[in-house]
Amino acid sequence: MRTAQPDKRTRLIETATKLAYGRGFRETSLADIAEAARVPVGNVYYYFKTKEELAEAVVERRLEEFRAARAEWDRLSSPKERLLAFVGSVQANREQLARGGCALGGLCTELHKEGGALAKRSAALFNEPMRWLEEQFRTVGHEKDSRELAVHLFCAFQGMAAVALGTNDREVVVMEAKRLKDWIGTL
Amino acid sequence: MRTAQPDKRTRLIETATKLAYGRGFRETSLADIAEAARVPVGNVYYYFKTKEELAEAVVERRLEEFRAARAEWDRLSSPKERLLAFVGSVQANREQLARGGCALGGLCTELHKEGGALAKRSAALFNEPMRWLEEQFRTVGHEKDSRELAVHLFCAFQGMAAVALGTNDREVVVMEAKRLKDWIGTL
DNA sequence: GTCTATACCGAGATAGAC
DNA sequence: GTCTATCTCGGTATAGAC
Repeated sequence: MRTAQPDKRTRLIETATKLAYGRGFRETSLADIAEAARVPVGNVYYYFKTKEELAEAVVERRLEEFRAARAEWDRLSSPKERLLAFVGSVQANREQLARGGCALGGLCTELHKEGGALAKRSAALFNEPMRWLEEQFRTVGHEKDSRELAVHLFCAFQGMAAVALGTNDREVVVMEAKRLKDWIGTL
Repeated sequence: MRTAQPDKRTRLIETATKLAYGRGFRETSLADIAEAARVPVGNVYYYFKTKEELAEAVVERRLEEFRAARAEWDRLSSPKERLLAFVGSVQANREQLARGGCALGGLCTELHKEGGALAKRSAALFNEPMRWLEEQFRTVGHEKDSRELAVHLFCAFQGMAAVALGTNDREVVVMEAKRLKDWIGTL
């Protein structure tokens, strides 16, 4: 049976993902999440045994979001275009990046500290995008140093998001994105 | 009167700085800090009205640490040497960076979320180093684009620290530091 | 399956004796 | 100035009615 809204479990994950962005998952209480998702607090535990289990679901959701974006980029014909599309989406989201940081980066950095299975799982938030970038560099003709180039691009991306957030300056994203586009053009 | 140990206020700041590194300031309780500093919990409030006030002191301490390092680098004769010394110290601290991230970056990113005066103050953790880098690039002969170059170097630094931490891979620091040194050499 | 009431704990902060 | 005892609040998690 299908109602107008997603089911409660999905609503909880979506709401948690949204609220955790910017203020952090740890600082977001289950009460806040439950209220915003219009689910009684106690009921959360019917869908998730612990708050940590909800965090895992949030990580998976962010990974799905990335994969959806990646699928779009993969439709482009050349690897160089795909790399430029990646940087272009960063540039397009500069307002959001400067205000709340990178959705992947913030989550990965925060959950890493929790340790255990969650830390390992959240590493995928960085590793999956980097592996995809590496593939593009390999295809564009940099078989030897594809790893280095992918790491470089991804570090630059994470760095600009962190610095733009910390200094409240979206110009940082503009400057760095421009530089990265030029750099990709020279490959 | 001077005892063998620093006074209690200093001990609290030092201990808070150390404990907050890696696990975060918010996640570090006053009880933990007081115990490690061998100061009774309730006594903390004689030195700091609130936990936030202690956070401000931690920020100032990190700034002092940076300024001390900067003073050393400033003794070098050329701006290029100073830039290389900066990157060199990153490389030298790669183990620590991969394990706990950048001390400035982690603090700035975390405290930014708190908002208010603390967010503004913690922005200095990024802005002060960037201004110093900018000065070096200007002196080395890049008057026009010193800002862009400084932002680029600092973003790369913050990014490599974040990625090395999230993926638990100190090789990221090695790769990026090498690349940055080569880049500075070409200036 | 769904929701209410509540247990329980650890946090920041305060009162007041010494 | 220093420390102990304690208050209060908000958080996660559980019990159990419906």
